[in-house]
Amino acid sequence: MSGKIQAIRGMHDILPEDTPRWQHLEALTRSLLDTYGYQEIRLPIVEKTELFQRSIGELTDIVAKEMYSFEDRNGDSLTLRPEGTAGCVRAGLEHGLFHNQVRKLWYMGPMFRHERPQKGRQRQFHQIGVEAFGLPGPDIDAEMILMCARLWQRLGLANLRLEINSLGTPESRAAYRKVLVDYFSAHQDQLDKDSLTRLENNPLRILDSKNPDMRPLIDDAPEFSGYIDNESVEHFQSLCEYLDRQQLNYVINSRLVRGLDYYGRTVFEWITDDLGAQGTVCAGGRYDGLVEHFAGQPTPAIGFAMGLERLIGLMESSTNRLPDSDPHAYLIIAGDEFRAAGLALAESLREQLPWLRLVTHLGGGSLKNQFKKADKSGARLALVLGADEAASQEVSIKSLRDQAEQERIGQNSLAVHLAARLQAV
RNA sequence: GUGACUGUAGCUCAGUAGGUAGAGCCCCGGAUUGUGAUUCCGGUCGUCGUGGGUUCGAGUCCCAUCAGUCACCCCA
Repeated sequence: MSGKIQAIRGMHDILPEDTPRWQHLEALTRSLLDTYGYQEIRLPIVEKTELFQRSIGELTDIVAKEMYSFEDRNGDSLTLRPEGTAGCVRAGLEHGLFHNQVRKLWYMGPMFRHERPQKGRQRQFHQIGVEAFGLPGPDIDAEMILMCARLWQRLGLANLRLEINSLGTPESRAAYRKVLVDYFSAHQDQLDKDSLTRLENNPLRILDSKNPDMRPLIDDAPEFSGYIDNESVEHFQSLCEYLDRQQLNYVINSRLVRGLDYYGRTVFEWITDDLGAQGTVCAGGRYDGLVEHFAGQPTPAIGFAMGLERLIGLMESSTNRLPDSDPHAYLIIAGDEFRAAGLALAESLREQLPWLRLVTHLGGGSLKNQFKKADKSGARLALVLGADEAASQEVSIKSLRDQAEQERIGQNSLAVHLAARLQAV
């Protein structure tokens, strides 16, 4: 019996105080995706380890050291999903969803990465992922980005910066990678420790180094613009034109690489400076080769994921109000002998007013105590049923939020009265 | 994985040069035996994160461990 049981490190409970904000975020996103023609897909949280190894990339941090992997009873290696795209592609292939057709899908749920927790970074976190399959052109790239912008607007989030870049085709990127490796290898003595390991794993990431001492070396490095293929350039230019036409602000960040191996061509990130070091709130890009990589037909694809904890963090400082979730009314029962009548009255009201948020006081107690609970619940009105009311088939109604006079209403006209009174406010 | 700081009632925190814990909020009761939110009075609440060690004695010092926070790294 020593020690209390605690949640796993980096895995947090989302408490009743916070769930209204989550529900609001989820509901707004759902309805927006619906209006853009996306369909929900629900996916397992556990997949074969191999799925992630083969899609995300063996050398990425996610696969190399952050996966929650374990052995199934039959010896298979399974993994708690660290991201959603791989599972979505797997499911789509398994059920033939991509066969000669366009698919626009979304999913929502927890992801798991064994990282050191810090602000905006947990071991279990939540994403909404959005994927579009079968569309090769830059129009879908633009629409996805514009859809994000619309979501931020509806959520009341400002101060989000859009950064975009093109990674080109795998071939052009490989050519550039080789040039970069040659360049940095020739100056190995000037590389810091992190950059030396990146030279092995992901040389493009060296360009992203935050170490000011590396600045001169990086500034002199060869630019990708000399190696990117023409088609990718055209694709990117069209995307920029579409965004310009909608007057959406963005910055082209030629250093923007994405962490996962499957990205190519368009990549984008929505970034905030209000959340500390983990400022990326939403990010994605094209992954035209991934479906084919899993033995499917060549299928162009693009997708992005939003980090819900990070968005919630921004919503907390937003002035946008959440939908009201306090009870409309609180039923006070004065006298234990009226409990049955109270329950009956409440059920009758629910029958007549399905939208009514009504809390019935359970467990008895003094009238004073029940009024305290009514006030604390946030309810607008207190309904009182006691000996006097029962005798005349009435209910007393007292406003808890203003000075309106308390009144007595016949029980059979109560629903009509409440409907008028609550909807007038 | 590396580093810094932190861990005392449900919550926010105090705790002086080491001498076996305190405040506010919350909750409950009363001042009005059918009326809340204000006011006044009273009350409950802790193995001081956990495990060792030093000491006559540790919330206070040391070590370990767990967790939180922030940064590096990485990423949503």
